Amino acid sequence: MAEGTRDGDSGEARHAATARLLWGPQPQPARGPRRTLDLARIARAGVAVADAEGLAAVSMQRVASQLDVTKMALYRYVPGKAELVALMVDAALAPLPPEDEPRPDWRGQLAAWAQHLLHGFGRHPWLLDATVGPRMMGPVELAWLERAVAALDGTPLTGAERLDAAVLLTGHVRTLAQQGAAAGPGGGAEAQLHAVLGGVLRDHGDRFPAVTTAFHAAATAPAAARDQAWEFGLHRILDGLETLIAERS
Amino acid sequence: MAEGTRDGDSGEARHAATARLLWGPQPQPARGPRRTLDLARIARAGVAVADAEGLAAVSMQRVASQLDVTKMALYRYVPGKAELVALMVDAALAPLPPEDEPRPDWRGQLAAWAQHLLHGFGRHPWLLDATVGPRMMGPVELAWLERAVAALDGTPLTGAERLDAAVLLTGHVRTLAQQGAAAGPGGGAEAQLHAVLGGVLRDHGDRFPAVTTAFHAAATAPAAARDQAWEFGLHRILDGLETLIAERS
DNA sequence: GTGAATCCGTGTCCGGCGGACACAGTTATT
DNA sequence: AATAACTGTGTCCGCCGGACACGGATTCAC
Repeated sequence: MAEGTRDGDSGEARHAATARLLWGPQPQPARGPRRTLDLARIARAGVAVADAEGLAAVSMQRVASQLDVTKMALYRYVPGKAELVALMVDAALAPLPPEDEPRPDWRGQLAAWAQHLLHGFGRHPWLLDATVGPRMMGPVELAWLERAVAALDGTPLTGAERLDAAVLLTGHVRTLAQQGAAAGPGGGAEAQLHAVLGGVLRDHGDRFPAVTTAFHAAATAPAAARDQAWEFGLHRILDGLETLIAERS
Repeated sequence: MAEGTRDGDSGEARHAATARLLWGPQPQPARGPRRTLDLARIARAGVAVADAEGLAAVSMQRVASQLDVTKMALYRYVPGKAELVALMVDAALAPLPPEDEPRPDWRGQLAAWAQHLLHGFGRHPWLLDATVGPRMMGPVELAWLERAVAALDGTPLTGAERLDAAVLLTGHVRTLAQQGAAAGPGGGAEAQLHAVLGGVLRDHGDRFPAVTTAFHAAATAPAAARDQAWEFGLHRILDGLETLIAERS
């Protein structure tokens, strides 16, 4: 990779350091010059760059210049780029949607939760790239998870199952966010793909009869297809949960 | 990014070029020296590097040296790194699992399909990073999709719904593959995260009561928890599909 | 009040990255 | 034999993440 990535302290130490950064409190220096930056400002600057030009445009240099500062100054606050991205993720996931009064309607709550999360990914498409692999969760991300798990509080599901349900929903949100990523500014990168894939199927469709049939039978606008996929998956998951809950009662 | 990434021909042209590369046929030069490489060898070399040291270690230089060749030689075969990765993805997804005789048991077929796909992601954890965002699918990837869609052939689902179901399952596979990524060689990067997250919850658990309860109630080994999450999500999705299919009959 | 300890942001340097381009050597056509 | 096409190579560029030494600012102990 481009990363002259420091390779010492791999694994647990790294995660612990990230946790300290995300969960604070930050140690306040007693002596020395005033600090010109703080983690929140740095995170916001990174988010601004990523929102405007994608995660690929986020470099130490770029974020530093956004803050009128040398890139090495950032290293006084953040151990490395990975941690910067972790900060950006938690910053971009805020704020949480307004909290409804806790109702026993777990299904409606989860549906709304997933919808809000999907919008969040839509506002910050780079979140997809920034959240691959096992990561340390920040306070905001954990608060999102808390909402989903809490929505299942009155059900006969076990603790592990509630977590699993939240993970399952998150996966669907990610999948759909991915399918619609860059559909906004890119002027329909998705439609382009659709067109190119259509061409491929025209040439090699005989090897993929089921896909070809399904693809052409559903030759609606890509955006509408995306909405349908979202609703379809969401309802399938919620139906599956309902089946289990009904079994337990 | 590190990529001095060429920024011309964005979007459709790029996708079309990738499609030509993935779907062939490759134009055979009439004159000139014999070619020492071919796309399959290049893809294999890339996969070998990624398997051994992760996608981050895959650079033109690294892949070229693996083939005893200068990096610029690769550019005679591949327009850029993105296309190289696309080739690697399709190469790593092969071979498909052996084809059973088509049975009407869509549920069992889909479960087996998802399981095979999960194993595929387990063998090549870097596939997760390599398959974010809207991409061009290669022949092998499309063949995987074909299998899933074909499994639903006898059902009352529409074409669009069959595609949506496959997408839904793929999302769950990705989520779980992600949770278990690097759990092998890293000696349990996942267990480390589990431990660190436990520490965080010990300090800030009062702000996340539902998660804390669920987390500690399910204080089993991370690996077992992962298996449970897999089965849970898979069965929820299949139950959801079954509900819909039953409604239609 | 003053010296020392501490921490700030900067400048410079490194190896590695993706990619452009000119070049000499090899090959099939004419 | 001349030519046109194509090969892999070497060199160059700007950018990346990161290490490290430095001078100036700030605050503490005395």
